[in-house]
Amino acid sequence: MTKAGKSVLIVDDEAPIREMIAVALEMAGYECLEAANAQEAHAQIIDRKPDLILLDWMLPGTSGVEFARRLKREDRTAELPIIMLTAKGEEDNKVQGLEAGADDYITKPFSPRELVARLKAVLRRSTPQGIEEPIEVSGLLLDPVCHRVTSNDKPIDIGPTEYRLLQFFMTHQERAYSRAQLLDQVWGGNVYVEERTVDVHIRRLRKALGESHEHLIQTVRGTGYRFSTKVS
Amino acid sequence: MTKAGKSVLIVDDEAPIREMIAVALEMAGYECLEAANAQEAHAQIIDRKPDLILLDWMLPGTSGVEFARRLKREDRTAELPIIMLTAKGEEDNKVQGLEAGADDYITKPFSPRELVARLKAVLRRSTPQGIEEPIEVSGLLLDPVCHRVTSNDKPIDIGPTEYRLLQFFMTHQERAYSRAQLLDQVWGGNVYVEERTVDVHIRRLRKALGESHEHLIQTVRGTGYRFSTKVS
DNA sequence: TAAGCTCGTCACGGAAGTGTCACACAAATT
DNA sequence: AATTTGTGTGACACTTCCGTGACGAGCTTA
Repeated sequence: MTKAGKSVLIVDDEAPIREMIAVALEMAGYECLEAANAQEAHAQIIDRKPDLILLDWMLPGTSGVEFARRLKREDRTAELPIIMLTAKGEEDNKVQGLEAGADDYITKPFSPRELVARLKAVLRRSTPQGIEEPIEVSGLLLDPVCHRVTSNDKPIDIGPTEYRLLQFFMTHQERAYSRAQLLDQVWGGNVYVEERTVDVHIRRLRKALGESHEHLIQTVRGTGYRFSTKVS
Repeated sequence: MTKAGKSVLIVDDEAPIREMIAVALEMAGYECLEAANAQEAHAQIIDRKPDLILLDWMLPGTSGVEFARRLKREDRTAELPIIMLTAKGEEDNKVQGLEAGADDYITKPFSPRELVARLKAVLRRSTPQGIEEPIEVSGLLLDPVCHRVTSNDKPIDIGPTEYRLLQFFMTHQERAYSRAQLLDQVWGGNVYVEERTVDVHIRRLRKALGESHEHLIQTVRGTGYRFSTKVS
């Protein structure tokens, strides 16, 4: 399925601190990635898809807060949990940090034990089967646990790609996506396929859904597709 | 909105390779600039302000990595996305490249398709579309995220051009625009179409909006059109 | 190895969208 | 009132975009 240990991206401009944290986390069974600034961090996020980010308040260039805000605004990274690190226990920072979208907040110095504890808590909170809940839209049901789709209790047989496509749509309803965005989100960012391939899978998905539900997937001419219960 | 094609700076010391890449990118609709070394590249960046840089790993004089690092450190160019090119798929390079601030990484040889795909992905990522809030004017709602227009909650069906036109008007209310200005802003600067074409699209848009909202688009005789809630 | 699936690509045809024209109509100018 | 100028409107050819069936490559299963 996926890898066993969760991976954590440590973003801090001071290498020794990164190292220290990395050692502590690795002992606790986490895989560690490191980045010294916002650019590196972004590259790592895209490339390695960590499960959580430890983000230092102070960063050269783009500040930690600003970076957090940016991540939360980006659709693909909005779900990524962030823990902020700050040197002094200034309450102002805490508020700003949380407002920027951080999920938790630790002041340096902190014990490894505290760090791991918070980390676990945040992961438990944000990883859980938020995506594992069945989704139902007007008789169309997608159950991630059983990995099964039913239309009015009648089982729908679709391939893995169509399944992921449908799952993405059902968790991101009403919003229009370009073919490129769908390739990014459903196929995964670093594969190359023709954009028109999306059309074909849309077609297969529609066909599988049948007349009762195919209208849920709407074409947005000149743009892409949209999953919506509202008529166009 | 802005210019249609993005411009890409190709930095490689071998002219044939630059040429090959340039051809591939131009076919995909990108404007290409070229540079054989770090000095030339820097001059081009200042002068032409490309939207993305394709940077060869090996360069005479200042190496690609070093150059990338320098760019990221410079304030004015820090946001410029960089894709690294390298001859061999050495993982070491990859890490170094990403740490130096590259946004993506391609190993030669690569297919033009792959190149274009990655390029698109990086551009999409690094051009965080401005926060797209829905705009509402007296019952007329345009939602950029859903790519949808509703008049008193009733969906309005319009083509891409009318959509862009309406979006422009709603973000630039109360001001009169000439046909030439509208062609510039909505059609994009470097296309030639008859000015009277604007009239036709205005007409189509008014028709689609229906009696309830068509009066929002007002004719300014001798000048052009205006989107306004105030009656004339 | 063959059979069965899924996937990505292509080519064709049809549908929707686009730009231009001609003419009708309205407003300003004489 | 007649003329000139500017805009509304319907129709048409043309282009672009999307739906669709078919096909071969790769992978898994038997």
